[in-house]
Parts: sequence; structure tokens; C-alpha cells
Amino acid sequence: MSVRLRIAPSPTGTLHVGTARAALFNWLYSRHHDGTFIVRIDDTDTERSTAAFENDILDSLRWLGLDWDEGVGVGGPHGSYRQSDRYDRYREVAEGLIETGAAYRDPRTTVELDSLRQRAQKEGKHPGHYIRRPGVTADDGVIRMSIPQDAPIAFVDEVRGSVSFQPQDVDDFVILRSDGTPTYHLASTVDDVDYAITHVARGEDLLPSTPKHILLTRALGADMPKYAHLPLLFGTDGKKLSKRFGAASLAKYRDEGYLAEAVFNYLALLGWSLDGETEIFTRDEAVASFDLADVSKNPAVFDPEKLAWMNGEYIRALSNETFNTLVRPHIVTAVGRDLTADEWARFGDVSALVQERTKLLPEAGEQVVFLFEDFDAYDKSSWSKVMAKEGVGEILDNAAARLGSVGDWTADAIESALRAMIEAMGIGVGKALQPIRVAVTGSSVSPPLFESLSALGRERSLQRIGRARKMLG
RNA sequence: GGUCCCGUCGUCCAGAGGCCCAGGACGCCGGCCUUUCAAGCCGGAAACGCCGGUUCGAAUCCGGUCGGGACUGCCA
Repeated sequence: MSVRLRIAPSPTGTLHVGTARAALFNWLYSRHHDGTFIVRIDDTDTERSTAAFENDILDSLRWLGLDWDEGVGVGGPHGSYRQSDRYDRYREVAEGLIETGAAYRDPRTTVELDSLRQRAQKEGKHPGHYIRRPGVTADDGVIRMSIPQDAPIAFVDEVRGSVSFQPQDVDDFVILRSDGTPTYHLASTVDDVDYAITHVARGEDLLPSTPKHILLTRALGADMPKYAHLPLLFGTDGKKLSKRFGAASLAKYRDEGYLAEAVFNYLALLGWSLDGETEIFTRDEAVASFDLADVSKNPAVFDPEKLAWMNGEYIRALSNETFNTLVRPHIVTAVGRDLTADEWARFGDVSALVQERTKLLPEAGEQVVFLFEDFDAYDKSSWSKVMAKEGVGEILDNAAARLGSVGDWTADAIESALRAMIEAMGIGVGKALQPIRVAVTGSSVSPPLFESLSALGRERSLQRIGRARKMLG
């Protein structure tokens, strides 16, 4: 039998890094076994769910390269992937459970309502927060599962091994709210059954809910899926990764110039490894050797620095054309205006200048701004550290003279000319070249000098050297 | 508090009784290269939480302890 897995995000926020990693593992496992991977939108929290979040989530999954299977063979009579479309089904199941004695209707008492109000107030919410739902009267009651007390609820978790809970530790949880909508436990379990999910791989935070899902699945008389509880992700501060932590949203990484392949690779390494040695690998390589049984039990700290390193590795591996194309929007941002076709044709090939030294695409854009913009101010500290020194005027004069008589304006020819100058002046290489760098690029930190001069062109290079010379007085 | 899960370098991962006085990677430190910043290359510091037990032998098995985490909602 082929495997069928799912990721079930709630559209109550953007795609979180933790959810993305869970999606990744589900995807890897299903692809490894040539199975099915589906996306189900768990939007039973109608108050907080939005279409915008749903779009962000799907876009981010696509960007990561986690393609999912739609339609064919999925869902049987209940073909929807959105839980809000299936309320009738959940209600019908809940009522069926009452008939078999697995669940019961629980009309709430005034005392309970009071305690709900009190709790809401204690948490700074509206008094009716836990009570009032659209179109509901307060005394409808809820439907709860009744927990069989006969035996421990045990299962073998694919990553954790044997886990068991005592029935007395499982409370009579609510499956249908008083407004007739399902709770997460009901909707999720019914869907997993209806869609014939074979493996439920999700965050470890749901481990304590698993006995509830097992009981529900049994009560439904359905086949039990295998469960796999993935280790949680933490921020560098050691706390659970949340929206508060820097960039917990996957879309943010895309926008900041990370490559999808790098993020995919890095995420795969959080709780898993290809062979214990290899750090950089392709999607296919990961698919080929992934197994839920190899997933680590320990929570993992998300390390932005390692991600950045990995991104640099992927950027260096890009073809020059691809790199140029990817950097272009970042140049536009850094320069602050659109580029003309002419500018792009003349200066757009920046790969030789910055590709091997960039970790994040936006940095590359900033490093080549000098090609596109005739700045009129110099980086302050660069100026004081490099230009405000003895002999700089003479260096610039000599450089201008030498560069003026270079034949072909190539990096090699420029280098020869400047090295000849350095020898003639008898000064240090760094001492001679840094002022030229600042004069031409505006900063003491720039791409390689000879290549930069070559890319800028003779005329503009000399102009800038001349202008800096004047500013020296 | 209760229930459950987890415990190898700062961080991620390897290690499924002898191959481990513990391996790879990020980061860090030092060096080389060098026109800056990177990249690259070379080298270094850095961990089996603790106590018992099993065994000829334990990072690996068992127990305890300590520590961390998750859950404990008509959220998911």
C-alpha cells in the first residue's frame, strides 16, 4: 500500500519555519515512497483564519519546492481540502458517536459559564471570549468523548518508539462546540480517516493529543495511521520558535534574498542528516535517503548563521547568468531607482565582482551600487581612515596619470599599470590601493579593485579619482 | 502541580556494547593567501549532565537523579 501524508497548516498566520520543516519531512517521506502528499487547510478557527494567510502558506510551500498532490485519488466522497467546507460531515460524525456511546452531549452549567468568563478576564480577554460564538445560544452544550478506562493507550511512534498514556490522564475532550463546529481533534482525525492518511508526522507539541486521536480513530472503526512526532524548533534564545523570534516566517527569508534550495537544505538538516557528514545535498539526494525513523528526538535550535553560510554556498554554485538575474532586483533596491536597459547591458554583469563573496543577495546589490550611481559623498570612516593621510594626493595624481595611458581597459592592464606605479613610488601595495578604492567606490570595503575599475570604465574612474583629489585640497 | 517527551562540542548532526582518550558542519581562535571585505587552504580550542547497575568492556543497555521542553482551552 502506498503512503499518504499531509501537512495541515492553520491559516491564522504566515507559514512558520517550524511548520515548513514539518511539511518538508512529510514531503520527503511521501516522495521517498512514491506516495501522496496533500495540503489540508485547517481553518476551523474561523475568527482568526484569513485567505491572505492561506495564500502566503501555499506560496511559501511552492517556493520551497514542496509540491503537493491535488484531486486524483484523494478524499473520496469528501473531496475538499478545506475543513470549513466539511462542517456537516464533522457534525454527522459527532452525532454518530453519540449513538454508538463513544461520545455524549454535555450541557454546560451556569457554574461552568462563570468559570469561563473568569478565565477570559484573567487572560485579559472579553468576558465572552470562550463562550460567545456567532449564531449560538449559550445553552446548546457541547459533545464530548467518553474515555474508555479499560486499558492504557499505547502506540509506537515512528521517531520516538513506544509511548503510552493512562486513560485516567485523558479528559473527556470536546469534539463538537456548542455552535456545532468541530474542534481540532475531531476535524483533524476525521479528515485523516476520510483521506486515508497513512502517516501523521507533526510537531512534538501534539504528542499529548495523540491518545485522543487514537481513541477517536478507534471509535470511528478506522485503520490507525502511524504517528511520527517531530522534534520542535527553538530560536537562538533557547525558546520555542515563534513569531516574536526574528524571521519565523518563511516568506521573510525569500524576501531577504535566501535561495529556496539553501533553505530547503538547511531545514532538512534540522533533526535529520543525510549521512552524518554531508552538509550540502540536493532535493533528490534527500528524497532518496530520507526516513522518519532517522529523525532525531531532540529539539533543534534554528541557527541563522549556519543558514547564511549555506546560502553563500548555494550562491557560489549558481551560474553567472543566474546570479546576475537574481541580484538585479536587489541592485534596483540598493540604487533606489529602476535601471535603464543601457545601464543593465553595460554594468549588469556583476558576478565576477561579487558572486563569490556574497551570502545574502541584498549585500551583492549594495556592493555594486558604485557602478550605477555617481555618489557625491564618501563613507565617513573610510575617508578619515584612508584619505586623510600623508601622501594620498600624490598617489591619486600618479594613479590618474598611469591609468590615463593604459591601453585596453582590462583588469589585467589596470593591475600592471598600478603595480608599476607602486614600484616606482616604493610604497606598500595596500597603502597605494586603498585610497584609489575609496575614491572610486566610495568605501574602503568593495569588490576587487582592478575588476571594479575595469567594470566602471576609464572615464568614470578617472573622474572619480580627480574629484577625490580635489576634495583633498 | 499533573501527564508525557528529551538530554553527545556554544549550535545542528554522526555514533544503534569494543572501530570513540568520540567524527562532520556552522560559529569561534590562530596561520597562509592577499589591494579591502569575503572566499579558499591549513591548524586549534570545544561535548558523551550526574550517580549507581549490567558487562571482560558503555556515549551506546537498565535504574535513579538533576536539567530542559511540550501539553494541561468550546486554539490548533
